[in-house]
Amino acid sequence: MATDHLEEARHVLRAKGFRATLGRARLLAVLDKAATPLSLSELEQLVPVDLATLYRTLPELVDAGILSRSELGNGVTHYEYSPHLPHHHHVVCAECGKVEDLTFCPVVELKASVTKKTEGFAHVYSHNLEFSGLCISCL
Amino acid sequence: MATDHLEEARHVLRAKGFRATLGRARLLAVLDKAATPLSLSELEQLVPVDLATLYRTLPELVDAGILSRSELGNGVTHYEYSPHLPHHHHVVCAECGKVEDLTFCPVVELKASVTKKTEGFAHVYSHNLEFSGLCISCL
DNA sequence: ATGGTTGCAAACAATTTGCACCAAA
DNA sequence: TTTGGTGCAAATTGTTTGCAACCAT
Repeated sequence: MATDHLEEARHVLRAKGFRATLGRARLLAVLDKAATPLSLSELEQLVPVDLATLYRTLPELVDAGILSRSELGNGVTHYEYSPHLPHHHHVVCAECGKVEDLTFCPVVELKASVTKKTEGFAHVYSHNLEFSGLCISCL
Repeated sequence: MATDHLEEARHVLRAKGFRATLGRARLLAVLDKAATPLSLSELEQLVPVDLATLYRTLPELVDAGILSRSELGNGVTHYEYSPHLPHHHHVVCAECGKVEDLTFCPVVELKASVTKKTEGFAHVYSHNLEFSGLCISCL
């Protein structure tokens, strides 16, 4: 139930040195339950905290590794709850913006070879891959 | 020389039904000569046109296929001159934001199989891949 | 001549910041 | 009690729009 999610969120926060605020716990609980990455404005609807708080809090949680950030479709920043998420990517519907997780990554073993093939880079340590297309309901 | 670039840009514009304005020609010439994708604020420095004109013009040129748009690093929109650019991707330096083109694409043949592996998508017709790392000078 | 484009300024939206107050530790 | 975090409002910054003048056709 909701209380459990909140308790778990509080532990995560404290473990990273944050104060376990009700607002933050709710924020994490919402992202934890969400099936897909949520944008700032979606979070504003779902979580009863001030907008300014979101603008201040989200980057901190990303830096702490509790959340991960991705730019989807239109270049809108979305957030996901990281703790038990493996490396993955997304497909975005060009029509309605629907997002689906991909459970596999076709690029992961290529990072090293990318470094070799670039001129001016010493290390390439991460990548971001996003597909776009048409979802079934927009077809 | 500069004049040639401008003339070429004018032809491209007219071919797409635009008026061959000096400002637009300069914009295209700058992007044509640029080795990497440029952001709106970089373009503002390099091209002597009003900011509002950039905000109005860039999306039109993208829609017309003369430019292509990509969200790099931090989620900042960058523009490239498309006409003689093949499908490609970028590496971005996490420190200074330097961008380098990758001349190969490890994903291109995977689009079809991605469609098969998704639940709710009918077609997957494009993808966006970006690597990040540290460039030599930031090392 | 005539209509697409531009620059300028005002309008609007998005993001950041200052500060007094509240609540977690 | 101490201090990080919050809400609210003001300040800043980013983007869009209206309109008269301008220039490519």
